[in-house]
Amino acid sequence: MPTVQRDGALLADLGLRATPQRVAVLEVLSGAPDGATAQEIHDRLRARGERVGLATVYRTLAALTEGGAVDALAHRPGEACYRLCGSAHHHNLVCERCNRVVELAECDLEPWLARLGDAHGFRVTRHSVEVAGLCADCA
Amino acid sequence: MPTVQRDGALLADLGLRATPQRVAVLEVLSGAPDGATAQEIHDRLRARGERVGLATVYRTLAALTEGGAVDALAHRPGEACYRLCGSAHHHNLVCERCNRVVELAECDLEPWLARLGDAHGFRVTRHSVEVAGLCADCA
DNA sequence: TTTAGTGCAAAAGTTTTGCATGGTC
DNA sequence: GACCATGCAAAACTTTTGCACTAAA
Repeated sequence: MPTVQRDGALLADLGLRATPQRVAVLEVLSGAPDGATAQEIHDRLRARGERVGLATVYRTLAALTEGGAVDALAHRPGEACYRLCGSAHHHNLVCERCNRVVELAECDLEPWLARLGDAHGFRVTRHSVEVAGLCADCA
Repeated sequence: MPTVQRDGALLADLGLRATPQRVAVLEVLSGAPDGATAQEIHDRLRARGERVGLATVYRTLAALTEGGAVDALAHRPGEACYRLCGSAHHHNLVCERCNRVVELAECDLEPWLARLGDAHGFRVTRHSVEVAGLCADCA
């Protein structure tokens, strides 16, 4: 299924109209597995030549978050980071010196998370992991 | 040990001067185990009759976060939530609904990190983990 | 006495909202 | 055709910063 059609179906499921602006936001999110701020999304849309208002980006993200299709994380104060929920879950290994990124194919922390949740009576729904260090070349 | 003295020692450990304002911020944080926003801390200080500027609250929180005495979580976009924590390395489990925070006593991911580093030729120096879900009461 | 810390107010960001217009169902 | 969604600009907030002044060490 083409991405435009898939995005349209996702929006319809949430009871939202499939406007070009919303599809465009979803496409940018698809290309940002580690999430992006509203400003970043807006910048990338403009870079693509799409004319989407910043307010529309915020409203779209709010609607998608409400509908559960997007997670709103927040790394730094005063700046939220939005991430598509359905995108394949994985973690990154980042080199502190050269910024090289190794994408880990899969996340094998599930057993650890399950134990954690059980121990504290939580139903774990999300997690994020950032690992940084020095790569072989920089060490 | 009286709280004022304990707070003073904590500040000294971080290389910070023990001003009345900083001690007051620490006392409010002590009374907010699930964290409080900078604005909330400021409001509670004024309610107590303390005259502390909002900028000082932000600067104090930044210094404490830098020193590892405080965690900066972020529940809602555009609003950071600060919470006192032990200085030892640890992770938090946060409830998505009621914002309750469970501090995990220790980090037992070291073996996992060691394996990860070896597999990709990295010397791992830092990591951060955020786990969110629904607590027993909210599930 | 030295230097870090404070208060105030202004500035810089991010996020939200009002309202007329345009597009989707 | 009804009504949701958009764009723009202004407003509301949170957070940061500059500067003169105060107080801790």
